[in-house]
Amino acid sequence: MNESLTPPAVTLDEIAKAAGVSSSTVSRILNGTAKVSRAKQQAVEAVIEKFNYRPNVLARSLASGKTETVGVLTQTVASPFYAEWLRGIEDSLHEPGLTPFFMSCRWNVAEEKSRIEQFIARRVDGIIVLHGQLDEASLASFARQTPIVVLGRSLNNVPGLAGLPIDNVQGARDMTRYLIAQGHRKIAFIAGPTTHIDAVQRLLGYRLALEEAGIRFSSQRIEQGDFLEAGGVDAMARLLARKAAFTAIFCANDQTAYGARLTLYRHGLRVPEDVSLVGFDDVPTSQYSTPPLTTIRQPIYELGRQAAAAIVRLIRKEPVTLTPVSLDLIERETVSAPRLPSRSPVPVT
Amino acid sequence: MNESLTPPAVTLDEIAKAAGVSSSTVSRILNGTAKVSRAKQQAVEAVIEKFNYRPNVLARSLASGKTETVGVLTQTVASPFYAEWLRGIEDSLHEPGLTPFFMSCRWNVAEEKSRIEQFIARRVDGIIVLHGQLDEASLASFARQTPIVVLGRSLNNVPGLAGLPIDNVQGARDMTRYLIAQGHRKIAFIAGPTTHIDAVQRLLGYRLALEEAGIRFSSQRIEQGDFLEAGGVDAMARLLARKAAFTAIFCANDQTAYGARLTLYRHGLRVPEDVSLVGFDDVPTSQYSTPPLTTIRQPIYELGRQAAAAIVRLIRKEPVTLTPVSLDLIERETVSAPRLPSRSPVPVT
DNA sequence: TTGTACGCGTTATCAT
DNA sequence: ATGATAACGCGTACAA
Repeated sequence: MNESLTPPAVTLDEIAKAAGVSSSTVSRILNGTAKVSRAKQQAVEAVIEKFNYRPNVLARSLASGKTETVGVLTQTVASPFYAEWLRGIEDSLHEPGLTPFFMSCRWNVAEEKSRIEQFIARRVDGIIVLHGQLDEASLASFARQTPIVVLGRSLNNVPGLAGLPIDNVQGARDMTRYLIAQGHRKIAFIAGPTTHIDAVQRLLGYRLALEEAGIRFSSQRIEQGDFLEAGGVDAMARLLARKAAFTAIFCANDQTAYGARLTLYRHGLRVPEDVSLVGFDDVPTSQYSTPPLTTIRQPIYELGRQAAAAIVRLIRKEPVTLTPVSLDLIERETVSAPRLPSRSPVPVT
Repeated sequence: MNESLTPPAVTLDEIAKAAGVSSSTVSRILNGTAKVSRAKQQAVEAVIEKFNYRPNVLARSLASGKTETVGVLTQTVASPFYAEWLRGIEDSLHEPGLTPFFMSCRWNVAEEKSRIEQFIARRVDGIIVLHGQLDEASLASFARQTPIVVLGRSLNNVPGLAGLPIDNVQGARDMTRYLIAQGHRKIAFIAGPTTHIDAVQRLLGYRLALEEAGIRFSSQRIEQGDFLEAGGVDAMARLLARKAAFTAIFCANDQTAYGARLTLYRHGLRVPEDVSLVGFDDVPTSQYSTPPLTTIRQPIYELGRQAAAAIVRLIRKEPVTLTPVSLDLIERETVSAPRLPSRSPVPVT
């Protein structure tokens, strides 16, 4: 190819020389740190333009001791859910002049820890963790080096560490109550991974609502999913295979609901005419699924903004008080009154 | 709160002192640059452990002149499409020890340029641009400072710059041929943004296939979408409102197809019994939509890996030859033979 | 094998 | 207002 690649970048010193001023003057012009005569100002700016000079961020950070960045740790990047969070974070970090630094750890605790260490090694000003399975002690320990905000978890009040919990129990309870109010009493539930706190809480909310309505909780109507479409497909198939009786299905998240929906379709069961189906999360595509999915809406984008605002306050050493976010039920088109009360739908195949 | 936040981080020098060796020895142990006696080795490692020391990446990069990072520029982050690309890139960059640095520019050319400059200011070793609207001259100019790989575009052979084109024309042509082979002759097309090269190419492929089959291209069957669900909803509604005659609908991407599907549903039209529907991209959720969508598969994840491999070679100043990627048709369940040949479906409302 | 000293590109603290 | 000069934390010739 060509050997003239990546010529040594122009430095501040070279600009200073070319403009006939000291390097401090150039630095001052760059940062507006102090008054500089208009003459020199313009001379320097001309040279900068000519050489197409861009300050080296690394050197700048090393000297100033601040990086103006915040590390954002996601579990996965391949999820509509996380994408919305990131958008909120990015938007909200833009105004305070902070640059987000995204990394993902694929639901792997060891990697989660290693990523956080990488962030710290990069001297980020703060860290936002989305979900996260790291134990609270470790988090608190890391937080002594850099402020951390954890989205989706409730955390004890430690300096430099804040958790923004999401009230999954309330959301799941509301949804279950809603189904009951529509006349359903046999409500199946496709759960998420038992290792996932959100999944556990949603199952709990479902159970609580049943009990308060005097409906017996039956493990016969519970199936295990994995928060992904594939898990929904399989769980739904198992539910049908064992001829569980239900008139509605509550899925632990929207992706699970999509999977369940496909299996129902394969069995010739219509939604919502034959069976009602609901999800949880309200990912962006849920309003466009066919039919549009009734679900519990997490204000994902807004949560991202809140997390960003919180980390900014933490960085500025201002107090933060995060209140649990409540979730709203979004009524769309996958629920109707039970077709045949107290009779299970008959699988076609 | 508490004032003991972010205590000044431990430095290499302090480790050296505490271990009773020179700083260079610590550095050598950290990087394995030279042989060090086992005694000192262990002493230093003990101290590092004790102080929980983590080298400052900034200082390290500044001194070594290399950052071991690559900037990844996406147009948006809120898309299943980009998520898969990122996953491929991340996975593939992991092994060479490079850290990706994600930023998005929201389809804004000015921001795209500014982001690239930020990457360069951060002295990334290389840049991967996903799509990108920046003109080739600017890209070539940037490439003189840092190698760049652009995914989804064909680029002239400039040193340090490589484009990985995607054959959208072929993909769209194949899909159209497939529909024709199933007996369809009145095929509607919901296009993407005319500013988007991919969208233009897909429309072209559709047109070429029609012409080679001796079918008249009719603008009556073309509607404008926006590559998002909302655009698909509206475009489909317009198509129906104007009573355009068609037995199949080819959408410029999967998201558009989801929107169109919803409008069809609202009008009581079944897919594929009443009308066939196909998309383009094969985003991860397409195999789980109801019914699963017939579409053109882009090997998105694999493309991400290829881009990463390419930038690695570019960084190492090795030659790269990128060949256009061909796209495969994924036959699923949204296409059937036309129900009423040469008669348009009758909208219910 | 180990230590000294300098350089990386910038900011910040002094004088002037 | 401006300019030397010392950090910032680390890598690395060079010397020992």
